[in-house]
Amino acid sequence: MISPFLETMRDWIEVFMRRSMHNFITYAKEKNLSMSQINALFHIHRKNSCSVSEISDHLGITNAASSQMVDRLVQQKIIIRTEDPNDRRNKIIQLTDHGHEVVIETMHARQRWLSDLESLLNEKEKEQVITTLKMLTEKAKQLHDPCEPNC
Amino acid sequence: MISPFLETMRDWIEVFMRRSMHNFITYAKEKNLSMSQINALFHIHRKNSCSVSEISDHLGITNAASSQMVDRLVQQKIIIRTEDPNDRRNKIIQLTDHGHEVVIETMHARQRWLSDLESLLNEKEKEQVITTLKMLTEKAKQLHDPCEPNC
DNA sequence: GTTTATATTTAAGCGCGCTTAACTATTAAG
DNA sequence: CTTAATAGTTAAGCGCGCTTAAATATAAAC
Repeated sequence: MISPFLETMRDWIEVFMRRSMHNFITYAKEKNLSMSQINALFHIHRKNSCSVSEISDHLGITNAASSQMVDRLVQQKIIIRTEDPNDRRNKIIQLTDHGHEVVIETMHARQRWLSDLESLLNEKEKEQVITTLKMLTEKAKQLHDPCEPNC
Repeated sequence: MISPFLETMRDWIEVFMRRSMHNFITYAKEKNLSMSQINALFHIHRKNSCSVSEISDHLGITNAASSQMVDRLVQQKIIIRTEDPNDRRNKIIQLTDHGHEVVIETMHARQRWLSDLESLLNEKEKEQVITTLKMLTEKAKQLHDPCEPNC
């Protein structure tokens, strides 16, 4: 037996993911970015700056692999890699301005279909959606992070 | 200026996608499946059966690439490829039983955090979510398909 | 029945994403 | 101060995901 709540959420996720992912993937391909790369970029964006091994933890790959990925993203001028003055073993990885643009645009690509959805709703329905999703977002933020502290 | 509706949806998508994608990607990696492969499998699942060129259209890649991908998925016994008796140029691609399991489990992986979310809600809130999301899912289904007819 | 269009496959080739193993540089611990 | 731990890089190697170009097989059109 599955709860009515979960059942509703599952249906919602299915239509929702299919639409969001389609734009997302299309845009990523245009920009020649792999899922791993996007995933890393989003992580850096969220943390503002991070280390090589943090990327390894987040993606579940070896340090060697992240180091190589970082190489390629640096070459593409999407991120910059500097030395941590406090511990010179660490590298500090951050998005460039261009990198920020890429992340933001990727997010927007994911959300492009939402204005079409909005146009199907009347004012009362919109209000209802706003109230409910705000509540749900708040609750979701209270959950433990999907993989903390470093991942 | 962005509407309050879109703003709420964006916030929601951000927390929501991050959690759903994390489980999703982790599971895919465990099963040694790439995003392209998952994408193709979901398409076959949704359509029940499809052709090689339909996969090309859906993923935005060449027929040569899909053909090779189909090869590998057939080898892994996740899909089967048979000849269309009505037009022997076509191949009919379908999920095996094992392939169905993989798709279903991947979907479930994506939804694993939802029971945690449910436990943070009281009965009234759950009701509210169910009503709103059912409405929203219905509306979303009315939208033109992200890429029809073949993709 | 020959030509043309459609659906798929094969082969060669490139770059990415990953691994393991070996190495360098820096910091922490005894 | 030597030893051990930590952070990152480099090199070799494998398979995937993609491409273009050429080939094969079937069906449709004239």
